Parts: sequence; structure tokens; C-alpha cells
Amino acid sequence: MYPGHIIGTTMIDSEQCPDCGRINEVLSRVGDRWSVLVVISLSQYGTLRFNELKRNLGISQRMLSLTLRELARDGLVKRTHYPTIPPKVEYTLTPMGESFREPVRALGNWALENLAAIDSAREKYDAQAEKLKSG
Amino acid sequence: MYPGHIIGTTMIDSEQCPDCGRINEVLSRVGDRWSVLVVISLSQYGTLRFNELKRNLGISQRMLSLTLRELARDGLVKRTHYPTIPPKVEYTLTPMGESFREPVRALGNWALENLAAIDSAREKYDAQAEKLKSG
DNA sequence: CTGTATCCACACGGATACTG
DNA sequence: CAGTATCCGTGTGGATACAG
Repeated sequence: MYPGHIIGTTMIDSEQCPDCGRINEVLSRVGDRWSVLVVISLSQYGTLRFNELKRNLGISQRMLSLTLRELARDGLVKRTHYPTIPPKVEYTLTPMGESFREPVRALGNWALENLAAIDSAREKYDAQAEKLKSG
Repeated sequence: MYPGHIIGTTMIDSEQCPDCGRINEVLSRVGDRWSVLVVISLSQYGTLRFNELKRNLGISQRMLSLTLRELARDGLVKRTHYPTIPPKVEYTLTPMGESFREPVRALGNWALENLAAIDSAREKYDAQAEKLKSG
């Protein structure tokens, strides 16, 4: 997939991280931030309409439309369309989408728990960098 | 952070997903694919040098440099520089970096377990879309 | 209300060359 | 070996207008 995987000639090559390629692939699919946030939102409220999700996440129409289409295509989200006037479309998680909640929640929890620590580390790092620059 | 969060005036507003903004923020930091792959690699091998990581992941010099700097700044990775000739720099996970392994591994496992199901869902979706187009 | 289409700015990220 | 600097193509994603 990447030249580096082929060119590597020493003891470190693709064999040392055989899953990196596939993990990379899946993360590119469902790992982007909008997908994750949509899944989190749906997992919290069960069923949401298009504009509810839109307002809820602060996402643009375009990106929400694209994200939902991809999630539906990947089988994580079920789309239910009511041909009324005005139209009404509801989104909910499929069983596979539900199963995705668990790892996503783990990631979200870690994020929230370590947000402060990361901020602190950044401050320290920046202060140190500043000192090195002036010193 | 996003206009939508402020503009929302009906029953659905930022209060319904209060963490979305912050989760979004953290995911933007450590959720990108190179960061995740670097953490996975370091968690597998403990300590790696710059070029080892580079060959291992098939990442460009530029992106690896940027990614490692951010990870060090966020306190996930520890950088150890040996001022020898030629220079030698080793990277390893900090305790916080170690704690990140768990949610990342959960996500990676889910990804691997559901890759086939996703592919299958896509095929079905695409076939259906094709049928609708022609019919 | 639920989208699609178009335009456009900007960040991501690879290739290449250069430095210590 | 371990980076930094530069160039530049591409994708991401918002704004806007329009359609069903």
C-alpha cells in the first residue's frame, strides 16, 4: 500500500505491524470525527431526525448528509424515510452500529478523562520550548 | 465552537450532547490515523527509533516528524535524544500513552472483527442503489 | 424538512532537497 | 540518522443556492 512497506530492507518491515494497514483502512472509514459523533448521538437518543442531528452536532448539512450516507452504506445506521409532506427521515443504529458504541465510548471516556492532563502537558511543553528559544 | 451550537433555538441544542464538542476536540488531537498507528506500534515494541517507525508505518518523514512532535507535546510519547554521531533518538510511550492503548486496542479489535461485515453491507447497499438507478 | 449541487478556502500529506 | 523547509496536488468541509 505504501512504498515504505516495500522499500524497507532492514529488520523493521511491514511484518512487524501486519495489522497497521487494515486498521488504517477501517479507521479511515468509520474513524473520522463526524461518524464517531453521529454514532455517539444516536446511541444516546436512539432515534434522531436529520435536523436534530444537525443542530445537535453543529455539523454542516453537506457533511451530515455525506456522513449518514456512508454510515448507512457501511451498515452502522438504519435510515427510515416517511414520504410525508414535509418529508421526515429518522436515523437509528443497526445492531452493528450498537456494537460500535462500546469501543467508541471507551475512546470518548478516555478523551474526557485525559483532556486536562493533555492540556497540562501542552502548557509544560510550550513553556519549555519557549525557554529553549529565549535561552 | 460551531455556529450551529449557538444558533440552535428549538428543543435540540448543545445541551443534548454537551460532550460532543470536547470529544470532537480530543479526537482531533489524538484521533488521527497516524497518531493511532504510532501508539499501536510503540505499544507493540516498547521503544523505536525514528526510522524504525518510519519504515514500520510507511509514513512520510514529514508526517512522522509532525505526529511525534504533537504526541510528545500532548504527553503521550517520550522522546529521548542521544547526542551521538550519527544522532539517535528513541521514542516510547508515557504512562498516559500506555493508558491510551486500551481504548485504541478496543477500536482496532472492533475494526478487524467487523471489516468483513462492513464490506458485505457495502456490497448490498451498492447493489441496491444500482437496482434503483436502472429500475 | 431533507436533501443535492456548486464553489471555494484551507489543512493534510507526499516528494524532494537540504542541514546538523 | 534525524530531522527541517519548500512545493504542490488532493481531500475535507463550510457557505450558499437550489430541488423535491
